[in-house]
Amino acid sequence: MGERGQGARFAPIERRRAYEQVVERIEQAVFSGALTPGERLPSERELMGQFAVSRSTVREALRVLESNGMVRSSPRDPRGPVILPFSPAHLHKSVTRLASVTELSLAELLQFRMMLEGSASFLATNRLAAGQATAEQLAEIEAAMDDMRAAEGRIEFGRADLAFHDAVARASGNSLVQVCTHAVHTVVLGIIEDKLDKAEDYARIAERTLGHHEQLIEAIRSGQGGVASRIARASLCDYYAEYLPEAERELLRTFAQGS
Amino acid sequence: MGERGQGARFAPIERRRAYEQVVERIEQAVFSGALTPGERLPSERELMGQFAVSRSTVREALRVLESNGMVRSSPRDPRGPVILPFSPAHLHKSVTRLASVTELSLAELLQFRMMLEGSASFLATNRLAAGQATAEQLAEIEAAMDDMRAAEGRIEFGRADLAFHDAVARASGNSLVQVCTHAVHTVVLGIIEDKLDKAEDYARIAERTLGHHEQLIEAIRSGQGGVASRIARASLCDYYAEYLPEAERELLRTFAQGS
DNA sequence: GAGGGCGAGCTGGTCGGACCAGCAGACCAG
DNA sequence: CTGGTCTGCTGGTCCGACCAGCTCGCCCTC
Repeated sequence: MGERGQGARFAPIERRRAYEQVVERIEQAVFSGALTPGERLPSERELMGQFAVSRSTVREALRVLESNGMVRSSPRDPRGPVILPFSPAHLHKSVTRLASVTELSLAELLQFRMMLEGSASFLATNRLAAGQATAEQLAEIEAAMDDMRAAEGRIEFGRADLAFHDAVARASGNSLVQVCTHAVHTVVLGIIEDKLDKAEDYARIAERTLGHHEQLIEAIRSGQGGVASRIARASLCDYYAEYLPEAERELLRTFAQGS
Repeated sequence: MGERGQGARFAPIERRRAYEQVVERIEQAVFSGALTPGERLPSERELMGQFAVSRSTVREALRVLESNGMVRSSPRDPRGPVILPFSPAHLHKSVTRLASVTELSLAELLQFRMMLEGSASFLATNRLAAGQATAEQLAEIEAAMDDMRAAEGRIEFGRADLAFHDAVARASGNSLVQVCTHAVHTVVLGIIEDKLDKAEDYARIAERTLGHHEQLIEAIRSGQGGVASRIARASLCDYYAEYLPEAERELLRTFAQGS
């Protein structure tokens, strides 16, 4: 690759800006547990004294932390900025930007969801069989299922559906899977939002979806991880295939059946 | 769940802060393509005039954009802040924070990697078979493999290994898979960094890894997607199992074989 | 004693001005 | 074409100021 002397690269010189150090100190305090979600930071003027920097510097640090979703400072709240619990919102933002900047197609997002939810179903099944997942988690899934059955209208159905997928992801016991599932799911919803309205035959789609979900629950309950995984994937493929260009459907179908 | 009257939620009242509007305007300019990566923003003083806000406000906006990885302002660069191409760094940061804040265990990260790389291998295989993936991508994988063989020392080997996994992810044709693979891989490396040094029998591990990778390439080449997926997962499981508590290994092994 | 109204005190948001160190690019000598 | 110098403007940081408004404690009413 035309590079020279890459054996001994020099580390880039980079003086650290004051506000970055403030950010790191506060981040560290949160990570180490010295500051827990719900607690509040001192006021900007107080912080300015503690760190011995100007208020501008403190504010820039707070803006960074706020943009990272670690802190929220309500305007004119005398109690100071509050430490936020971790939320997948940040991850959601990352994925959304990835989707809007790069040519991240719907097909890629769906592949990703199939992968996530297939694995989640598999893991949930095996954890349940091994007694690591609680019966409560299965009950949650079934409760979400009931909500879907009872749902009236597309919006309510969509909400219940999201809850169902979330419940399965939660049962996987893997919080990364869970967070990503939710994030990507909402991104997909944002993309097909407009197309969804035009979808004719909503009742038929709901019917099919319910059928898939019932099969999924059955597979999970009976400990058939592989089957559960395949059903989860096939369900997604079935549900969204119509929004895809013909050329991309084939690979998705293969992915749904395979592995 | 115990929610009441969720049908008609009120939109949260929230006056928009000036710097947030500046952020959005600039973001929009980037998303719409009016500003492309590599171009430069006007100087802070210029921006302050254009938006008719104070420099503090402009700076806070720039700090947010910078923290989001959309812009970088080099200290005292008279040319102004530069628009950055999208990079997975932001996603990597999200995942890293997810790993440090929540009790994201190594087991969860590994499950996630097995899922990602298993799917990537499957997709790459089928894309290759369908003529959608280029032979170049396969060649890239093999080149990375050669680098691993030629690598001397743990560090160089690790770097080549990372490149290998990246190449497979790239061949999957799914940029989300690719980005996540890289992000989670580096997070895992960060976690086991210290433990890695103590690993005895480095030569044996390298040997086994090379063997797995050879099998993987063979499976990809011969169009056996399911096999490729299983090998990829098993390889990870084999490589990292020793760092896991006994109780968590079983599920991982099941996941490696199953689906 | 309990509840509601009210003011004080401080907060965050924004502004304007100021200083410094240092980079890019122009300019100049070789 | 090279290497050095100069300089204008930049970003980083600081200071001081003003405003609108949220909290909280005080006080008054019932």
